[in-house]
Amino acid sequence: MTGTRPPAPEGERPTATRRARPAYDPSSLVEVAARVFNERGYDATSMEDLSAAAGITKSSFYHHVRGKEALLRAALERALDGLFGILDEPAATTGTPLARLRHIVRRQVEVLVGELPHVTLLLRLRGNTETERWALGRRREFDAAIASLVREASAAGELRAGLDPAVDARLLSGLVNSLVEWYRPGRVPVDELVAEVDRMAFEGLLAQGPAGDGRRA
Amino acid sequence: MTGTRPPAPEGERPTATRRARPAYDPSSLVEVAARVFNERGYDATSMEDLSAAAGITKSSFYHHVRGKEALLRAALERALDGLFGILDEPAATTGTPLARLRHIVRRQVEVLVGELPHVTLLLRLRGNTETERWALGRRREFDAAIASLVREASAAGELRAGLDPAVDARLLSGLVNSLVEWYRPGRVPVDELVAEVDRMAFEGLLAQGPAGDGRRA
DNA sequence: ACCGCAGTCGAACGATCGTTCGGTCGGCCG
DNA sequence: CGGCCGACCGAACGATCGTTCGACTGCGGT
Repeated sequence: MTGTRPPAPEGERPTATRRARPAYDPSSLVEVAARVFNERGYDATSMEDLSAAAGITKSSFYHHVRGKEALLRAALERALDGLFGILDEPAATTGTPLARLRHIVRRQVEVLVGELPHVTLLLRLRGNTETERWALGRRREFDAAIASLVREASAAGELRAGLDPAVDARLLSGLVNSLVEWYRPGRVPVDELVAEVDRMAFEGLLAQGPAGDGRRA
Repeated sequence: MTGTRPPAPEGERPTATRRARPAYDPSSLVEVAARVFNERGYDATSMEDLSAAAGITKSSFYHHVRGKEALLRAALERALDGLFGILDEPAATTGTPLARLRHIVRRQVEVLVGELPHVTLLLRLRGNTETERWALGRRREFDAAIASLVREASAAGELRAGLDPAVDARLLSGLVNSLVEWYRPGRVPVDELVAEVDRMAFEGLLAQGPAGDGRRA
């Protein structure tokens, strides 16, 4: 990476002595790391970047953290715990397939927003290390659960007939997951976002019911 | 990157002598590079990886290309040319806002599929170098054009009323762009894919018209 | 007053990165 | 046939990477 860095958004280290024992608990460092990982990309982020964002030197940073990959793993675990937690909720296991699917989608939006940095990290993995491949596998499990629910709802006639439920499931997951690429807390309230995603996914953008210029390619 | 690499999908170099002048034209090397960039991620990809995928040594590779960033730039230009080409098509500049928007979305799917590796690269940029930031700026222009069209269509009453057109535009772009995360040529025909994305975006997944359990958060 | 220890740091480790250089090989043109 | 030149390669460059090490500091407990 020869090019210059984007304007560094972090890194101010209080003037001289850092006597205050700021108690760097592991979870807060994971949060800092996840944020910087997302700004620069995991591979482009150096331990120097991370320690500077935490306000200490690289060697001090290692006193609190096992290493770069351990930070990644911790962040990914937090994301996956949030996502799989949804599948255990009562509303995700009872009712019609469509009702369950719709609940999961809405909750998935909430978890995405609540754990934004960690989920973002999860959705950008490439699988270069064993840790990344493990997380990718878990993520595939989650997507498979949704795909299975879409298939059920489609078989039950609860979804518009016609095309491939597997493709629909991919598009649905893609729609929800794309949030991490632009959503930032504050601008749009979470419940509004949930309503928008739900409407877009299940009712579409069009004004009238079935009309449009409904042509086929 | 201390971890092991994912199973290397390329790199066989014909046994000994490579006397055949395989004519490594620049554009084919860009294609190879884009593919490997997407597999490993740009930063995690070494010039050794690239040259091995091309079937020559690292130093030979430099005889054909200017450097890593030049390869990235070439691939991104190809992606951006394809996308911006859509905006110049007649059907993208005449007709109602909704008709124009719908045409652009369908064509965008086709370009995404036709230039899959290059567009994928574009959609994963982090902005660490000047080249990346330039491409990100161009991409923002494209998204802004779509957002503006969504706003027009919404103001003309062609879209379901209620919520934020800016959010709708983000969701629409996110839905289309998410294709690069799973679509691979062969499985699903392109025209089917176009129809699916169009239907999902504008009509939604639901079976009946406005019904569902249409609750709000 | 003393000690232990968590916290911090500068310096350095080997590895790998993108890139460059000097030189060899062999087909092609004159 | 002689020489040129594009294709190719091994070796090495300085820079930066993740990580380790030894030493210093100052607070809390005894």
